[in-house]
Parts: sequence; structure tokens; C-alpha cells
Amino acid sequence: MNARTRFAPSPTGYMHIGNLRTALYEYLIAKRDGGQFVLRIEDTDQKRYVEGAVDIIYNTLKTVGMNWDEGPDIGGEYGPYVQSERLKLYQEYAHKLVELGGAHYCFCSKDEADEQKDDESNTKFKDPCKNISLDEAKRRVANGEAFVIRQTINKKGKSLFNDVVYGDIEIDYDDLDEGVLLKSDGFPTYNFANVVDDHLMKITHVVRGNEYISSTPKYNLIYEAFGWEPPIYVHVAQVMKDAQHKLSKRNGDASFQDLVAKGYLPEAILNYIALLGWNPGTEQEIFSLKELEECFDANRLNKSPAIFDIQKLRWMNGCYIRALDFDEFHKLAEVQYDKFLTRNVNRVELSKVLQPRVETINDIVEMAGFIETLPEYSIELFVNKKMKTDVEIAKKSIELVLPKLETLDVWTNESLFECLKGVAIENELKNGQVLYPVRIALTGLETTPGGASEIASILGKEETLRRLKKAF
RNA sequence: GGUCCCAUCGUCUAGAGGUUAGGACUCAAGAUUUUCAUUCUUGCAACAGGGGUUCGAUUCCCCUUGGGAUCACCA
Repeated sequence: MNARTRFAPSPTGYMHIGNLRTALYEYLIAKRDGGQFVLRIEDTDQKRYVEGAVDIIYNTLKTVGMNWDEGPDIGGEYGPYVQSERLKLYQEYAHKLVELGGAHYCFCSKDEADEQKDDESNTKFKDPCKNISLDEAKRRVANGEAFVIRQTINKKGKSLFNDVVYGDIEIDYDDLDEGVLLKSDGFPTYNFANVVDDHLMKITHVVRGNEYISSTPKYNLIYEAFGWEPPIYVHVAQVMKDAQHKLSKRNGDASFQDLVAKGYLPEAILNYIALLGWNPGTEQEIFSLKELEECFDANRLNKSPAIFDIQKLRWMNGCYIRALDFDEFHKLAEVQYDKFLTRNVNRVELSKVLQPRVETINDIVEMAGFIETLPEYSIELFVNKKMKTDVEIAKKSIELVLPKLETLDVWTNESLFECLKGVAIENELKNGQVLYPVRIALTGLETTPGGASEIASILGKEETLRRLKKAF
């Protein structure tokens, strides 16, 4: 049987990295053996709905190449794929569940239920409505009295279920809460909609955060009451900000779009998060989505939470940037140049020196800022023992270089390098004694992307000469 | 607090009774380089603690400690 998995986010805002990772694992489990990946929108909480959130979900999935086989926008055999459009269905099933004994009508208000729980004895909610006879309850419902449908848990003993990553898990039925399945507004809760949809949509593998482990027995009870086959469970560990905090929107940079905005490549982000809590069993670390589809194995998923390490993402992003076709990199760089470059410089040359040096696209702005405006710098910068130069030598070198450059017609990195080296040889100077001062005069920085000749070729003749003349 | 889950370098991890405990990121050193970066080489760095089981435990069991999750008309 083909695997069918679903990504079922609630449209509450940005795409959380942890969610994206879950989606990725779902996608990979489905694609690994040619199954289907279903997109379902879980918007049963009207209060939390955020305008535009669905588009973010679509766009994120698309930019990383995780295409869904069924979903709200493209339809499919088991639609609709938006829960708010399936209300009737949930209501029917909820009432049916009551008939089957898996749930009951409850007429308590939310406050009444809460009150009972504030009790220090931290006992779970004991619903008085459980004692109302079904006929009586139905009569009150028919009379228009406000009600919710609550799960009925009468089972005693231990519930046992298997999880792909955690193995066998045992939970006492007494610890389970008789939660609300259908709210008084007629909307289902996640606890119910999720089960109904997963069954109706023929989902074979339920992948979700491990915070759902403790409520899984409740879902199994619902499957059981309906006589349905429960899915295979894959509960994945959390992605953490640090040892004690989950990655959250509050802490910043928890969302896919934040990362993209900070100059990380979508493919790199996806590659990195695939490896948070999973490894292929080989030493390979760089994976395309295609490659992941081939080698992903949910059995190798890790049980313990993983801390999101931006340092390693940076490194990996750098790998992806270096692996980019030059044209592609240049295109991305151009967008950055437009943000801060008004000067007319050799942008292609600039991209060439930048590509092996930046780790995020946004590094470009910082690294190349000196091209737009020469920073204030101390004359002490001309002193460098390793290059065997000091202010004196620097001044002399630049004076020697100036006339040569003024008559240089071919203005390329190579020709400039030859020219500058020529000056050194003619005057019995070390290469560094010429090149270093020129580089400083051109950039005002101790470390720069590229050497003197590269920077001169980027700046162009006019600006190069201007900066050299200005140096002393 | 009850219940459930987790525990190898700082971080991501390999390991599934016998290994010099391996790799990657970070950091440090060196080589290359017109600075820097890239690339290459080397180095620092871990089995939370205590009991068992066993000829032998990082690995299996128990306890402790630490961490996380959950106990909503949120998902």
C-alpha cells in the first residue's frame, strides 16, 4: 500500500521551522515509495486565523519544492481540504460517535469546567453530564440548549500503542482527559477533526510533534469506537532554540521567511533542517530534496530534541552559495547591490570575489560596503609587519604606482596585477610592499574581499586613481 | 504536582556488548594565497552520576540527577 501523509498546518501566521521540518518528513515518507503528500488546512479555531497565512504556507512549500498531490487549491479525491469547509462532516460523525458510546453531550459552560479544575487536587474534569441519559440529552439538544460533545472514556487499564520513533508507549486511561470534540460553536477541535480527516483522507502515516504523544491514546479510542484502523504514528522530537527553550516566534528567526530574509537559501535551510534529528547513516551532509527522497528512512529519526544551530546553517548556506552557478549567484547579488550601490562599478568582478567569501546573501552588503563609501581609516593601517610595509613605504609605493596606472589601458584584474607587480620589481620592493598599501588606500579596511588588483578592477580606473591620490 | 518521553564532544550526530568512541559545525595551529576567504592538513573537545547483568558495558536493566512534553470549547 502506498503511503499517504498529510501536512496539516493551522493558518496562524508564519511558517515555523519546526513545522517545515515536520512537513518535510511527511513529504519524504510519502515520496519515498511513490505515495501521496496531502495538504490540509486546519482552521477550526476562528480566533487564531490570520489573513494571508495560507498563502505563506503555499509559497513556502513551493519554494522548497515540496509539491503536494492533493490540497485546497488543486483538489483531490478526498476534499474539501480546508477544515472549515467540512463542518457538516464533523458534526455528523460527532453525533454518530455519541450513538456509538465514544462521546456524550455536555451542557456545562467553559467556566463551570474550569472551576472544577482550579481545584488544587489537580484532578481531571469530572463531567456531571455523563450521567444524563442519552434520550434526555438529545431532548435538551433538540430544545436548542448550548452543548458541546465530549469524548467519553470509560476504559480502565493501560493504553498501548506503537510509534515509529519512540517504540511502544503505555499510558493509563485514567490519565486521559475527556476533552471537547465538538465545540459549542459547531466547530470540531483538533482532537476530533484530525482523526476524522486522517481516516477519511486515508492517511497512513501521521507525522507530528511529540507533544501529541500523550493524547494519542485518545485518538486511538476514537478510531476504535468508529471501528477504524489507526494510522502509523511518527512523533518527532522538538526543534529547540537552546537547551530549555523551544524555537519560537518570540525569540526571532524561527520562521522560514525570516531566514530567507536574512540571506539564507531555501535549499540550504531545507537541507539543514532535514538533518536536525535525522541522519542517513552515512557521512553525507549535503542533500538535494531529490536525494533525500531516495534515502530518507523514518526509522533513523532521533528521539531527543535538537537545538537549532545557526552557526552550522551559516556554514551549510556558504556551501550552497559556493556551489551556485556564477550567473545565479550574480543575480542574487544584484538584488543586494541595488540596495546600496549607486556607484558604477564592475559588478561581475565584484560577484566573482564575493561568491567564495559570503555565507549568506546578506553578507554582501556588509562586505562590499566600502565600495560605495570609503570608510574613515587610520594611517596606522598602512603598517603591516608581515607585508614589511609602514607609512613611509606605503606613501612611496603609491606615488610610484599612480603614474603607471594612469597610463594603463587594459583595466582587468590580471593586467592590474601585472602592472603592480612590475612596480615592485622595478623598484626592488616586495610584492606586498606595493600591493598592501594599494589595497588599504582603496578600501580603508584591514581585510577585504579580494586583493588590491581585484578591488581596483571592480572600482574602475577613475575611482581607483581618486582613492589613491586621496591617500596621502 | 500526576503521567509520558529524552540523555555520546559547546552544537548536530555515528555507534545497536569487545572501537585508539567516528564524522560535521565552531574554535586553535599550519600549508597555499597580493590581505581576507576558499581549499588542504593537524589539533582541542563527549559517553550525566550510582548500582546491577556480563568474562567484558557508551551500548541491556534499575535508581538518582538533569531536561522536555502534557494535563484548553489551541492546534
